[in-house]
Amino acid sequence: MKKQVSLADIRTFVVLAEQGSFTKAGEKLACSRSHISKQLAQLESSLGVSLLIRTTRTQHLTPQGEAFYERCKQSLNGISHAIDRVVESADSLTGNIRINCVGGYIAEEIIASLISDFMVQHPDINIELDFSSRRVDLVSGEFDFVFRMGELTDSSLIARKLTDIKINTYVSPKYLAKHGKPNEPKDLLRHRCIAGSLRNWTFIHDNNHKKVEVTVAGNLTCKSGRVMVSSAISGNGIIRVPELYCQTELAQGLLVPVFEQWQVEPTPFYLVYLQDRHQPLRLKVFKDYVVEHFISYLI
Amino acid sequence: MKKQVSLADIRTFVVLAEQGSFTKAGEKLACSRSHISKQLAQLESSLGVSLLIRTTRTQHLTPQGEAFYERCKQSLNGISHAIDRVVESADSLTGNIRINCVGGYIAEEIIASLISDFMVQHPDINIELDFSSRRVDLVSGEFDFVFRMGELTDSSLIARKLTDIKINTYVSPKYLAKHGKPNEPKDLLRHRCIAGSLRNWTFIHDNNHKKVEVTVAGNLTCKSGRVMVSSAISGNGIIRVPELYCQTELAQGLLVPVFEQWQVEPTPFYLVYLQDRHQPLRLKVFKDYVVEHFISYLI
DNA sequence: CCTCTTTGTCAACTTAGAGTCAACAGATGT
DNA sequence: ACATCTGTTGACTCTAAGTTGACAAAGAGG
Repeated sequence: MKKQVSLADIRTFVVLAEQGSFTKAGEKLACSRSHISKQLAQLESSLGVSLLIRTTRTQHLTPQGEAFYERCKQSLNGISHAIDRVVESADSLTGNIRINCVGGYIAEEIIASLISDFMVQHPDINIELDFSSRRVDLVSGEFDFVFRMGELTDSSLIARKLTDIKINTYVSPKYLAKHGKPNEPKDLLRHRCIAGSLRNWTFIHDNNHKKVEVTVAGNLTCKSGRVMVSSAISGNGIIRVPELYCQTELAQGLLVPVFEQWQVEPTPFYLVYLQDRHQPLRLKVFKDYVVEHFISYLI
Repeated sequence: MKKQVSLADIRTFVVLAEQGSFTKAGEKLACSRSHISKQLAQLESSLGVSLLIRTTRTQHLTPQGEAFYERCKQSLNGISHAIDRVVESADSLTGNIRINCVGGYIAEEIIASLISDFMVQHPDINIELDFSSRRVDLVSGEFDFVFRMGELTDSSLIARKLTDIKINTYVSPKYLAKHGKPNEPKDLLRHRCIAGSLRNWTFIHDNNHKKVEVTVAGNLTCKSGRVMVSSAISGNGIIRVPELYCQTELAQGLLVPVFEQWQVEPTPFYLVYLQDRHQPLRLKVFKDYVVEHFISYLI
């Protein structure tokens, strides 16, 4: 009996006070006169206060009703504005998009120019681009999108594959002239290999699809694709990097593939984002843009 | 799908955002987790916006959710305050009471002192006392109470009888000496009578309760009881007024009753107020005070 | 690594109460 | 006096608020 006031009743009261008639209020709220009447009766009962003195032809607010109306109207307007703002923010192409990209070559080259072009098309969207490679938590809300290589298992995330990154084993002609050419993966054990984060290199034979894993040795370990490539060109050893990392060097003949029959399993490249039933439009637009145009940036 | 946002859902969202857990919010709102979940899902769906990113163990507001929360919280607080104020105003002995009194003697003497004493007991209640005798509309909200003589029929009003006003026919000994004494009502036709608003005087015989109506004549018509009394004392004619109007004059022998066997039907004196299911406490207190103490002011 | 607990979600169900309809009574205009 | 408008009431319907219980995911804490 005390404080269980229905907000719907209050809304009805406010409309009623403005319309000055149960019938009109009913039209406004798309419901019957009787229901208006009941809601008001219920509201007054739960407040223990008469808000509206009414006869069949005339009605006016009590002093308390007037005060109550003013306050409630303000508050309901506030809520209405809040709703408008929120809907607007969801439908408009403004606001921030925060993106993280597992660093390196591809990111800086491709993603950066992809995003630049996106920003030209959507000048009101602000992009925060982060290349730090630390573990990033999408769920924490720090980022809206993350570009990632390799698998990612998390039920609340969506990983949209953008492409398979073709990885291969390369070496400089200079190195070959000096150390000879390996014919199969296990030969690598007798060669100097420049490794990124992984030293377990897996190869698949073209014909029988047999997998071979080799733990390579070498005196250089480096996570930068740039450094690896230039080091390989200098003849320091054999690298296994995405083809993208050294397309120009391959064209110039500074590097050549080591094997013909053995391939490296391609690594998928993902755009990862939160599974969100009500994705703001700007995020959806960005996602669609990336999915559609990503390929065309791969030279 | 557009704007049909349930206010209850918003309230739930606000509580949920504050509690940081569906379970706690459920306790706070005295309902089940599932329901909280449904309400939030429904709210997000009708807004088309995700407000809260949630896993089973962690949750946090989206940027839009945060903005929405802030605004809504404010507004809901506003409504909550409005409710508090209104309930408080109904339960507290403060505020105004606006009273109209059909003017004249009784009002000025009795009602005024009655109200004075009431105000002493309730110093925080402010009283607006109005003696204008114009037709007053309680329903218009201009007054909370009206003191009235005589019947009043209006279904939306309550007329609480305070007393029967004893009315009688008086004359000065001086007049009697000059014109003789009437023995029954119809004798009045041959006398000079001082009338208020009514010239149709009705009398009832003590024994057989027979009613007799006489349309009296006279060269003075006056609505002021004071004037009528003093005029009668001067020997100008016969008056028919409430006994209250001339108690002291009767005691001093300046006026005497005309008839012994014929009475004037007493007029009820009412406190009239709006039929209000949720009467503010100050009005109820006033009503009770008047009903209880009125008699004691009748000398 | 495993279990135990707790979390939010979902589907199926129950039921309170939102809302309607029709009959009514008071007020107003004609 | 009549017709027509008003808000109210009580009986009715049926939506949607809210529950229950099973479930999967995610920590917590060994």
